[in-house]
Amino acid sequence: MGNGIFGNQNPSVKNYLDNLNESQRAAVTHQEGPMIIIAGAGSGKTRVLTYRIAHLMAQGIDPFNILALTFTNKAAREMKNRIATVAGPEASNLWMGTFHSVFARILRAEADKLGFPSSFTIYDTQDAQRLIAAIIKERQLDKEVYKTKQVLNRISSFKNSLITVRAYQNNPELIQADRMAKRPKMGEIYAEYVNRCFKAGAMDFDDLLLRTNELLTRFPAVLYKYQDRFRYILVDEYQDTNHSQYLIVRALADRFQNICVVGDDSQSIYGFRGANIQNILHFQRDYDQAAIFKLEQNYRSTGNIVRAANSIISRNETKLDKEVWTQNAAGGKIKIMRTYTEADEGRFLANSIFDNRMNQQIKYSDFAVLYRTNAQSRAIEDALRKKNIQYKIYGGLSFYQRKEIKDILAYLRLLINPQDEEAFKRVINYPMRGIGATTLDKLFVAANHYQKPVFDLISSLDEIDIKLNAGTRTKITDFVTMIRHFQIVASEKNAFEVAELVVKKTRILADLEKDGTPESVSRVENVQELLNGIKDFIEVQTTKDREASLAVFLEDVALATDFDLEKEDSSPRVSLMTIHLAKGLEFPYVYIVGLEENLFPSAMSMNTRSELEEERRLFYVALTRAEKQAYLSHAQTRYRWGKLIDCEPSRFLEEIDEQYTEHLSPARQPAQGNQFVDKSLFSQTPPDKIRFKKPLRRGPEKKASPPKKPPFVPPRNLTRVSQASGTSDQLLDSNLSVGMAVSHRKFGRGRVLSITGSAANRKAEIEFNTVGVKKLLLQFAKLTIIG
DNA sequence: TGCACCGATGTTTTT
DNA sequence: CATCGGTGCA
Repeated sequence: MGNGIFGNQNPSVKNYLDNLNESQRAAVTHQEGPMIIIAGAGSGKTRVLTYRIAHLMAQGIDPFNILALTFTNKAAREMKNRIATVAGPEASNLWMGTFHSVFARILRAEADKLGFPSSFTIYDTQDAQRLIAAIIKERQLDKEVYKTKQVLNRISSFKNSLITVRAYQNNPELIQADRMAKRPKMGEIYAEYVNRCFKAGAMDFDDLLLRTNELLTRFPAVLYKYQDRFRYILVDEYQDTNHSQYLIVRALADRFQNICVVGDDSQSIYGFRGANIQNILHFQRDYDQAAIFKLEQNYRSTGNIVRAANSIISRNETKLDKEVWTQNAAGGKIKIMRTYTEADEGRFLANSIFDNRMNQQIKYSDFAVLYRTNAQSRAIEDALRKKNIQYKIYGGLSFYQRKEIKDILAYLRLLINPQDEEAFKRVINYPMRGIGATTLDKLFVAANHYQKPVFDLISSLDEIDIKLNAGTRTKITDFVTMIRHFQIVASEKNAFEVAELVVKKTRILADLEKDGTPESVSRVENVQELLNGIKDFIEVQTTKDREASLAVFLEDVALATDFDLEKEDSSPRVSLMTIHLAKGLEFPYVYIVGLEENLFPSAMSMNTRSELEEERRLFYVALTRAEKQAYLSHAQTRYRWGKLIDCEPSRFLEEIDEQYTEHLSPARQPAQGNQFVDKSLFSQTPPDKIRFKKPLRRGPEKKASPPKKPPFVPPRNLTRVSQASGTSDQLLDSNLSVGMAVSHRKFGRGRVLSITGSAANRKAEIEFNTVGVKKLLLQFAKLTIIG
């Protein structure tokens, strides 16, 4: 996305067509009928898409009749901005957004037809999980067998394949499959889950698509309306659409057939979430007479990167015929680095970024570190922090998923949609007001009995036959009164004022402030930030409708992950993110870390060929983010779930044609100022002669080879034992000896009784003054020597 | 009813 | 190691 250092074609309003190469221009100017654009990595896909929309408008197509669907809010926002620069302010009339946000909006408008309130809540994954967990518990099913996450995943895949509860019940194969998996109650749970969501006036992410399909199928007039409205439909990242999305697009495009899809089968990386790569592979079968355009020239990356990436992806069987090429200079070879531990990996990367920035006179924002799993970011953060390198993490748990934020949002949700059961459960006793589990149980039993939403029930508590003592009754009615009050205010004031009132009245802030831990201080700040965020939102919001504004805000929040309050003016930062999140982005310098078997490719994705191919595509995506230089690194040992494990280099490393790669010898990374011993010197493989053992057997099973002994690490002769370096924890264990007095963060002071084991297993028995004798793994124990 | 502590459990990737 | 849910005590 964007103009990379190689994309110095400058868009101008007038002769925008001159900024395109031949195939790009052909794709932009082709007007009527179905078409598919196969866009290789870095081939100017976004440019074509934006110009195409601008071109349609230039041909006199009303932007009102154009629908453009993207996968992320960020992509939508960026594209909208770029269209505006080419086509002018008129562009604001076109519908552009993610599948989820566009159809959420349509569903709101048509909600009554499906029996939902137009103010329906959107359940996020956490809400959905809690509901599933509750259902499993109510039915007293074994939670070892019915794991909430697995159950939710299964339900999600049903929905994405348009298998409704009824379809499930009529499908003996599915029922049989669940029986075989020892989960015969799956159908029941599914039914109950859908039912409860309906009663709560809530839709989960998958429902936004599934219910849209329902809407378009059951109500031909509605379908007709939107077909007529969206005469030109464009879909970005088509390779990542699932069946549900596929059907929506098909239905909407059916009348005018002006459907333009853009994608790259080599970048299909969302199979785990139901994306169906067949959608793109079979487009021409689905729409006969579909025109096909291929964008194969890469403007983004160096020759080495492009060709290396090709050499990887060529190993996949499932792919469309295309060949990405570039005119760009070959550039540097891809650098491969092996380190001993993940901490070394982080250090390597921090040093390398630091040096590159100095030598190349570039900004930290020109660098990105990409990893397979979010958990990997920790070691990297540590290393960057120690080097004082500014970074920004994308993804992970978003701001809006923090507990304190979700709690406040739950109040807002509840007052907009009192049926929202998950919101209710969140806030009924937070901050604590003495309505505990026992009372809640009674309420839910009664609600079930009277077939009413709980909030309705407690709104008219006197009419209900229920055993509660007087004190509890008052507490409940007080709660109802408070929510009612919020609702009245919400109809008169804007979202910010309401939120402010909620925070004040519920005394959430006071509750957080009172325990004064550093943790709660940051929570208070978060709440403050939320209020600021709502204020910003109000100012941008064009809608005059007050009530709508709060609902729209909640919707944005539910569907936004990259909503993150980007600080424009802050200093340039290194970007840290998962590869999935990096799709569509580009950076001059890219570091891909953790290239190890069972991590990347993930151990969960090595069972079938197609899973492995998806991992390979993921690697392809990662590599093609780089414009100028790519680094690949892998560690020989890594902590996973708290244990140190040996890691083998990823098979992907040997899949790259070696003429494009170069191995950095760890020995060349001098240990700076004797800060740490270069442990790789003592590993089994000589550093200058790196060989990759091909795993003999593939699969997630445990390694057959006996665990390698930790390599011998000679006693380090450390003349200076300053804590100045970032490696004091490493120094510690070799310095620790029997009889020393130490101090522990939690246990206080104590004396070392004995030390056993070596390397990762090194343990100390310590007698603490307060808590007695403890055995601690030195890896984790944060001990300070005090004498 | 509330709180503190314990143990189990978990890591793919996201709208 | 972090988070969560459960349990047992005040």
